[in-house]
Amino acid sequence: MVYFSNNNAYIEKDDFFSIDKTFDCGQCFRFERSGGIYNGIAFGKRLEILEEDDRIILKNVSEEEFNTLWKDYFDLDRDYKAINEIICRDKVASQAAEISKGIRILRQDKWEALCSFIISQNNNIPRIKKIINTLCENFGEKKGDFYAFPAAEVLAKAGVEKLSVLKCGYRAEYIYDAALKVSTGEIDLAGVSEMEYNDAKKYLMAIKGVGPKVADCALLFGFSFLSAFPKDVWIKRVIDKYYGKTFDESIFSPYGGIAQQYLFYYERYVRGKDKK
DNA sequence: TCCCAGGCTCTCT
DNA sequence: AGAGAGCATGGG
Repeated sequence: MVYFSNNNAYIEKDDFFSIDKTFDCGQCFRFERSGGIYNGIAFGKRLEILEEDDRIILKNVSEEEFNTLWKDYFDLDRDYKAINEIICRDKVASQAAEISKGIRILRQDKWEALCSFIISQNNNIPRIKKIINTLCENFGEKKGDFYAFPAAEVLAKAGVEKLSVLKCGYRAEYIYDAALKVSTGEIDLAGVSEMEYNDAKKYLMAIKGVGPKVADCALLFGFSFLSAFPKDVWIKRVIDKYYGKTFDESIFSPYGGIAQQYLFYYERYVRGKDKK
C-alpha cells in the first residue's frame, strides 16, 4: 500500500521490493547510493529514495508525481510473487529467485535504455556509469543541480567528433548512429512497443552497435518486453555452470527477462561471496 | 604485461 | 551459419 504525507510518498514494504537489489543489479546506471539513500535521475526528474524497516520512502514526491511517474518506473502494479512461482521451476532458478527477491525490472525511458546499453558493451559497470554521467553533463538539459539524459536530437546534432569527450572509444560512432536514426525517425522507438518481440529485436539491430544482447537489454529495461533474455558473459557463465547446452530460456516464459535478471544477480552475488 | 568488462562488426571459411 | 580477430578505454 502507498500513502502520502509530509510531501513524501511511502510504500509499505513487502518482500518484493528491495531498492538495494533493484539498483544493484546493473539495469540502470544513474542511481547512486550514499549513506543508505539512493539518489538518481529518471525521466528528467531527480529522486531520493530510501528504505526503512517497514517502508520505502520517496522523498519530495507528490501523489500526482508518484502516480504518473514512479509507480510505473518501479513496475509496482506487477505481481512479482506470482511471477516468481513461475520462475522457480528448478533448483538453480529457485535459489536465484530467493536471493534476488525484491528486484523489480525498472521501466526506463526507451531512448535512455537503448543508448545506455550501447555504451555497456564490452565494458564494466563503474565505467558505464562514468561515461553516461559525462554524456549527461555535456549534452543533457540542465535541471537545477542535475542534468537530464540528452535527447537523441541533441546527440545527432552534436556529431560524432564531440562525443569523444566521453572517452568511450569505438562506441561513440554507435551512439551517433543510434541518435541519428532515432532523431530522424528512421527508427521509431514509440512504435517498437507495438511490435512482436522478434520483430522489435531485429528492428533495433538495424542500428550500428546494437546486437542481440544490447537489443534484448533495451527491450527488457526500456520497452517492458519481459520475455527478452539478454545473454551476456555472466549469463553464459550461469548457463554453462548449471544448465548446459540444452538450456532454453523459454522454460521461464513469458518472464524470461525477469529470470535472467535473477540469474545475473545471483551469479554476481555468489561470486562476490566467493571472493571474500 | 596481460586479462577482463552486461559485445559488435567485419572478414574469412 | 559459424569462428575469430580487432576494437577504445580503464582497472586489477
